[in-house]
Amino acid sequence: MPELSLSRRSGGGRSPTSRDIARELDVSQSTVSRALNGGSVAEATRARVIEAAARRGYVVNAAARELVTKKSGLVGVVVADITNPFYPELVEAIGARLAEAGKTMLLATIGVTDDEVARVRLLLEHRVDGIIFTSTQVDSTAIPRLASDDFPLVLVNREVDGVEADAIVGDNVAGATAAAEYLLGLGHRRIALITGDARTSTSRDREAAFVRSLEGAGVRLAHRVEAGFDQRAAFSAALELLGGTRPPTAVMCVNDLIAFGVLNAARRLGIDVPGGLSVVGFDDIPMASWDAIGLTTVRQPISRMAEEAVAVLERRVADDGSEFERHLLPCELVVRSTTGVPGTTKGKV
Amino acid sequence: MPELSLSRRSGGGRSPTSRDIARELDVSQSTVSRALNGGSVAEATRARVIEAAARRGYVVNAAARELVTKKSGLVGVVVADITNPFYPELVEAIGARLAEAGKTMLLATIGVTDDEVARVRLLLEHRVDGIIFTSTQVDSTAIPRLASDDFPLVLVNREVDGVEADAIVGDNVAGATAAAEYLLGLGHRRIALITGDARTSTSRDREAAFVRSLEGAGVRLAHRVEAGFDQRAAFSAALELLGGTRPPTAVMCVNDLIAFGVLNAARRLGIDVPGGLSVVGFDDIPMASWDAIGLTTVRQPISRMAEEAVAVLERRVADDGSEFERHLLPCELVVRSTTGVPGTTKGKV
DNA sequence: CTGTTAGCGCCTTCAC
DNA sequence: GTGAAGGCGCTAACAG
Repeated sequence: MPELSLSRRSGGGRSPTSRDIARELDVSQSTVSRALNGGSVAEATRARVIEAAARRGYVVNAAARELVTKKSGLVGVVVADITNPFYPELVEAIGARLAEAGKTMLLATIGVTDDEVARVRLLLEHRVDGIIFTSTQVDSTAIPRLASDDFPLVLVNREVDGVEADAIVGDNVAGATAAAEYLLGLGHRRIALITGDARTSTSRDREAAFVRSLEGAGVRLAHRVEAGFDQRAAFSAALELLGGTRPPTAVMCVNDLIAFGVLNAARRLGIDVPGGLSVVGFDDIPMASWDAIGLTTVRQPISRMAEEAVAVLERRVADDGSEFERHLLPCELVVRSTTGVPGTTKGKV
Repeated sequence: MPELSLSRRSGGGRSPTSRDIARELDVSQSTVSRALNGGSVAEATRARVIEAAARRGYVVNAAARELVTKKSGLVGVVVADITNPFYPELVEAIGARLAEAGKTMLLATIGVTDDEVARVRLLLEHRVDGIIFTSTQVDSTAIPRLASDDFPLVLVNREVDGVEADAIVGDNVAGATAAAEYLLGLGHRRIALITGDARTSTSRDREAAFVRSLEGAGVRLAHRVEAGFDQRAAFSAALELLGGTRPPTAVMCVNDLIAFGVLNAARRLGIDVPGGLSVVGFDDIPMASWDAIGLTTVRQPISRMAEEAVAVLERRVADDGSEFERHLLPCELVVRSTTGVPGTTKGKV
């Protein structure tokens, strides 16, 4: 049964329409439509329609359907930093949930050099039922406009300045606090923080909570470096930091990719981890748990994020007026082998 | 200028149509259409239309346009293994090229448990102009059907059994051969190969070429392990392989993720790399070049792949009848620090 | 240059 | 249970 077939020449032409199959069966086009969509039709008729549709490779035209129903079944998903393995995971999970909900994901990757507004506009042209934004900067220009128009959107793992919208976020505060307390408990006092892009709510929130937590214990941050969100930038920043005078005994990183950069720098400098340096990340991307890495990090509940994002969006699409939901998902500190008591050089090298 | 605005209640209702703005300006709807699409219109009129459209937040309805033009501007991109960092890179690159070409990417991630046919069908419902398949298995069921219907599709980094279609592939044969010769030249004679999923053309081709190359030098493969495509499976497979009797002095891996698994296993087992074991990967994903890893691997030209995939697809969409194109892109061996002369234990530990 | 006229493929009343 | 008719928003001739 060729359920797939958008022949261009086979079968003599364009892909068949519901009218085509109606003609063949000598029924009306609306009967075909009903038969295929679960309307009330005699079972015998329905069977014939379904058979013919399958045989001819009929596939409904989403555009035509949308024109009348005003629902595209499309959901826009916006990702900025797809280079960070956290996002593919998240996108994958969102796509899966969306598919379960019978929706299709229209993905827009918006790099730093891309025109955010233009990309979002494309999504809008396709009349996406809503948009899920991940990894967006706090100063996004498209989001506030959309929000002020009551367009259904949900922010995942991000918040945007001055925007009221549904949001699904990991508990960055609790996560960063746990990391700080853990480091403090280990005895670290000379602690550095490497942040990512400051225009990002995750980086900001994690930093604030971390710093606050240290200060609560009377410890001041020894160093603060802003390194962007990728491994490369973090690597060179860490090289400088760790090679300087009075280097820290522990480094907190605002995400795992940055932590890897620090680990690489330590390796290059011959610094033993965790004997000479403890490193903590954030996200718990797959690599973090690899044997040769074993990064201590704060785990974000990716699949729950995806699940809730889709659920909330569906609710928002269905009901315009309800209160905005803000879901704070628990993050958990996962202790592995990049952290230890300062000054020990048992090391694992 | 609110170029973005699909208000649901602001402005009192649904998003404006071209007819709405025509009424406001007291011109015909077709004039609006022409003004916005570069048709021949008096400059003064065009200016007024553009102003009004921007002010009202008009966004064309892609579905309506598609219905008449029969072009959706959508291109389907299918990815199976988005967990392998190679694919996000590729997808990102493809998305960027597509955007340049004025097209939008409709991404379908098809996991092992997903119904491939159903997912592709969704793409078809949205009348994608064509589909770019990456990381598909040789026994795909959807692809042959599509191909036999002359549906525009291009295979990237994969080929499918018995299917005639445009394809963009790295030169797996040359790459694997270069790796084999390099290892042989270093003096390795007890060499293992870890493959991924056998149903995948890349794995198959790389294996065949590697083995042939060894045999050309009178060397038989010491071990052959099939481990699936992810780090985890490779890790346990490598643990067994390296812990066994007469372990190899070198391991060729069919992709980088597998190589990382081997590296992790070696680390766990206390085997020095490259002193006690040489490891070679394939793909050259970003992590491979990280300082602490320094994986010797065969580089695939990701951005060229993306570029050509989009170019070929465009050609195919425009012209049905032309010969299928098959582009073989050069792959280059990148020597880093996981390979060396066997038996040395200078190591880098 | 600009307005009028046809649909594109489908869903949805409304009659029968 | 089924058919006829209308129209979603837009582009593309075709006249003026």
